[in-house]
Amino acid sequence: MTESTASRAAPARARPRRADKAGPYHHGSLPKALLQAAETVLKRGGLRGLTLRAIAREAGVSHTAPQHHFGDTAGVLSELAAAGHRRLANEMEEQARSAAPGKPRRKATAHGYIDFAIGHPDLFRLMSRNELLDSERPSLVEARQISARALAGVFDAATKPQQEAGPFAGIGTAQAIAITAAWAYVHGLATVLVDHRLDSVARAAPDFGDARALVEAAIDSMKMVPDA
Amino acid sequence: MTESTASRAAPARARPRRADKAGPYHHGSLPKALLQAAETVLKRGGLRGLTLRAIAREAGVSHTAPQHHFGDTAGVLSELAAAGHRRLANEMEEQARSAAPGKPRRKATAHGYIDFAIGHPDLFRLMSRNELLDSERPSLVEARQISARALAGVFDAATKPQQEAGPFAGIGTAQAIAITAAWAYVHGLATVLVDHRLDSVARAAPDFGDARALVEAAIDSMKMVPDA
DNA sequence: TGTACATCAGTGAACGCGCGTTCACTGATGTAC
DNA sequence: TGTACATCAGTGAACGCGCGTTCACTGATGTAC
Repeated sequence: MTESTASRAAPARARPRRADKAGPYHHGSLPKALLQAAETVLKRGGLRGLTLRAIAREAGVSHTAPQHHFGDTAGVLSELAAAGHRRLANEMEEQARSAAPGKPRRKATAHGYIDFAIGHPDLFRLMSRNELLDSERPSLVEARQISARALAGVFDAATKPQQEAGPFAGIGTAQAIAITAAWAYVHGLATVLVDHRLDSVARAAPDFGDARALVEAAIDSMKMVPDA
Repeated sequence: MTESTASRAAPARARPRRADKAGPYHHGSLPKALLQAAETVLKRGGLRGLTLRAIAREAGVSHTAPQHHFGDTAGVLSELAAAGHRRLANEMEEQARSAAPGKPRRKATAHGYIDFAIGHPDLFRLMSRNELLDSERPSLVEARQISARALAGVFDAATKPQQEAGPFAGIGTAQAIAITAAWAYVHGLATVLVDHRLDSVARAAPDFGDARALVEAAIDSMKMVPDA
């Protein structure tokens, strides 16, 4: 019943506000840290556990801190999704750039898309969950254009990486169909793979160890006009 | 402070338990009614609002009633998803059957898939949300096989509608790739369409009113070997 | 035809939980003079 | 170089909400005799 309990110990510490985290009051780069924390939470527990409070907890910060920087939950998730799109674009461009000579850039790009989805399945899913995102948020709009261009650009020369008036301004009918087909095909492969819808096919087919091998074979067997 | 308040009125009613619903105590076909209610809730509020309590509320029943029949939330949603798969299969087969003579059955089947997704976008999404479903539930396993066969069967003759030892037993390498490609393509088209990822392409292309027209053109321009 | 009893179907009150939001606050930083 | 003050960054208590689960219950139905 006395007041001098153990919880009052260690009085000489400089900033005893957070017992375990001796960080400064002003974090300095909390937004970045929060996005990292969000991704950690996402990887650990999937989309179900990705809440404002869980993110703040992971970052070691009060759960109102994220609001300060991102407005609301959709704000945090939208920034995370935007980062995902930028990384997806990087992955595609990286693989296209470093592909073995003679390998079509289009197939390398498709492999980049698949590899991203496999490497970050829940982030990949988040990027499609419109009801969790603020689709108007400028950074997300922009990041989506970046990944769309990275994919479509390699399938259609008219889609320039640095196009000004929207990502697809001025395309023709045949180009629109080609982009649609390529986008749907690659995104569809990634989606059915990540969602385990191909497992039964892979199990039944003799020459494929897993669904990923099946998807990669499907990409490599794509019939397409040569790269521009 | 007296006991004879207004809440004690209407004493002569036969079954005054539920004031507004004069249904019998034993519903008779509550499971079916609950699935209908679930779909109504899904259509009205999307996946976010699809909870046990909301479903029971819609059915005019206490929120423990669904548990009695389905075990838990995942049980209800899994049955709903299973019904979705059966209806998807029906839609594909119906369109393939009633297609104009000369129209490839494969394209008609693909159109059926797309039409289902457009007609029931949230149900279509639910069917892919593994974290909400009990993927072991026999009725869901079976319904998924039915829709998989309806799609794959038309793209590969080796996948028989009534195959016994699993939906894809005995297929070869080329067949596995063909099924994977077809599945990913059709599912990808439906997904990017329903998720509004094609809107910017459709807007930029001169000859397409909306993304749906773009998707249909992408199906009709599929290059494929003739139907078996 | 009637009665007793077991089983099935659904109720409703209570619970604890984690969530996002609000709000008054305090500590840290930067700038004006 | 020092002081005052505004602004920015983060805290933590409190709130109400809807959720799924549990549990003892009651009404309806079916079956045995």
